[in-house]
Amino acid sequence: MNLKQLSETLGLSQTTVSRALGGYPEVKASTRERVQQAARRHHYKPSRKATSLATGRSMTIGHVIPLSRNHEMVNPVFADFIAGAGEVYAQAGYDMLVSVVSDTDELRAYRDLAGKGTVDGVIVHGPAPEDTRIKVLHDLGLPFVVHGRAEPQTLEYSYVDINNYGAFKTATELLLDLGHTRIGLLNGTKGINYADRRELGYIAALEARGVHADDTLITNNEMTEHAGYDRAMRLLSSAHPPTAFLVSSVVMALGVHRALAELGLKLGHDISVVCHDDVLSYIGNGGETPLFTGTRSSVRAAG
Amino acid sequence: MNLKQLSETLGLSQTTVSRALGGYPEVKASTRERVQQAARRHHYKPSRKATSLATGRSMTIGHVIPLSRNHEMVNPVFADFIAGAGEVYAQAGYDMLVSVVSDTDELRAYRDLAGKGTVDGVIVHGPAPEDTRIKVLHDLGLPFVVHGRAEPQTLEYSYVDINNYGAFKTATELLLDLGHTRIGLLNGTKGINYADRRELGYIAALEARGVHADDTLITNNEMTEHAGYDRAMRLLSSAHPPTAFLVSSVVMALGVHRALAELGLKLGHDISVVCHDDVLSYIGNGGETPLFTGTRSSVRAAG
DNA sequence: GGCGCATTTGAAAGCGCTTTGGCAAGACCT
DNA sequence: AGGTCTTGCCAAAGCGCTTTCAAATGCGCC
Repeated sequence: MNLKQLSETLGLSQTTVSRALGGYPEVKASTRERVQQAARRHHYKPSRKATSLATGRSMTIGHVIPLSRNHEMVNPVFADFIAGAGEVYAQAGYDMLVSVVSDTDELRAYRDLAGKGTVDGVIVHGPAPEDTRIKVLHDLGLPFVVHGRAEPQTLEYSYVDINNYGAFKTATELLLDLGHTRIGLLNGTKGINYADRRELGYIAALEARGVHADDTLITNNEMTEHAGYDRAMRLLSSAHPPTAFLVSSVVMALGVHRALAELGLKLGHDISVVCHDDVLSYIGNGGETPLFTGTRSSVRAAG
Repeated sequence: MNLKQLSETLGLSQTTVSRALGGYPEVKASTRERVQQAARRHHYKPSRKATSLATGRSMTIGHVIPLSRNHEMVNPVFADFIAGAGEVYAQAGYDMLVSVVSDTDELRAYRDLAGKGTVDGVIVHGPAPEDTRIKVLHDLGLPFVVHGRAEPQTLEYSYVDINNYGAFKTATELLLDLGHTRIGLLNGTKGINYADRRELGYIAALEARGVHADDTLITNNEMTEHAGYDRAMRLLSSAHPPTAFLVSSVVMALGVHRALAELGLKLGHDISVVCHDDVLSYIGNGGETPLFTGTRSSVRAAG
């Protein structure tokens, strides 16, 4: 059943039917009611193809997910983000177009999408500093939102990111409230946007309380279990050890946990540990008995 | 740049340009060449909206992925399947539309897709016996392919599935060749399509060699580590224990492994273990040193 | 020279919708 | 009564393609 047929069975013009269903004000309430009922009865759904051709809007958002050629797998963050985004799209009447491309073809994928006009906009995942995609999308005039932040970046762009600064400031304040003044920060690699922001939050909290931010208490590493173990060990066996840890990843915190066990220190008693991580469906500090006090952010919710 | 503009700059009609690019034979070779060059130079890409409205084909395949309300997460099988399918679509010039819906809304999602005409067909994931989706899609006239098999099922349908029967027949034959005659089958729950097919393959191989299929050697359970451990323990401590195991899942095989270790049996020496599983990006028997002899099937490749 | 045929191009209709610009009928005012 | 507004509806154009049908051109042949 298409618009023409529906309007004929109703004895109305296509214009009126379209307006009635589109919620425009120039139709009489009784007419609208009649149209809506007929539409429901005949399972009428406007054709997306035609609607989007006429309006110019495709009501579709694109997600380009790159497949790295070396370890052929999809980043689990995508699955979670897409699940979250998908729910919102569905509710807003949008569709989600997913392009899986080899990571070398990502830019071409955006050009194609823009050219074919299949999407109204795209989401950019996992931004790098000076991300080239931002420039390309900008030039193409294809609207986009970045999940995460790319810095430095000369162009303006919209992004969704968690408050890394705030989370670590709050966490630090919590530890300060508990009486800690020597807090070890086990952070990710320097230069990564979120790691830097986290450090800033940590320092800001300390300074606000007049606590000196001791550089030797700040470590930057890949966020692996081993790094967590190693750094915790070193800091704890130093002359002036920390009494608490603030950790940038659950996996890393597990390493800390191992170090504490080895040294015979009791978590939450001899020493405090707060950690932060994304919440993914698969991994996490969740479950029945969380291991650590934590701040967390849901990738799903970001979607 | 759209078709009209392009044809005007070329001094040709839209018809000719469209034909030249579409590969139709009625255009002179030199004209075609000229058109193609101009198209490339101006980055002309036919608008998907317009093309699909004109042809009736949307060049898009839909994937409906249900989100179970209780444990809010996406089945990792989807991610792998979609990654595989996505690559093929990209190559064939198709787009992939993903609808994330709560599992209770799945049927409505199909009706919507069919009504709006956004997709030419859909993939049905994780079929159940007597799956209602098959009936609904059939009635809607929306083409579909099922990943897996739904049986019993009165309607005809297309599917992609692995050869469960063949894999287990081959694996059993391998063990027979190694001289084993008492082979324990640690299978999934009875009634699940693939579990039943696997058992049939196992039995067929035994019978072909005139080996009696001992019912006590066949177990059906949820495919957990614990079930693997438990069943292996029981079978091995019976009066007439098996000398080999054929296991239906890697996770289950890990349980078997634990049982063997506990009993002091050496894998591949005192006893043989062959297991089967899907290959996913995240889990598996892969890695540097595979634990078991195995048959495997890639969900990605199925996509 | 004229006919038939193959080759190459074009005009225009149509896909199913939205939206502009009118138009008729009634409401309201002077 | 005559004018101006509103209200409620419609005809038709337009979105950017494909495809049908028709026409123009060039060629070989009698």
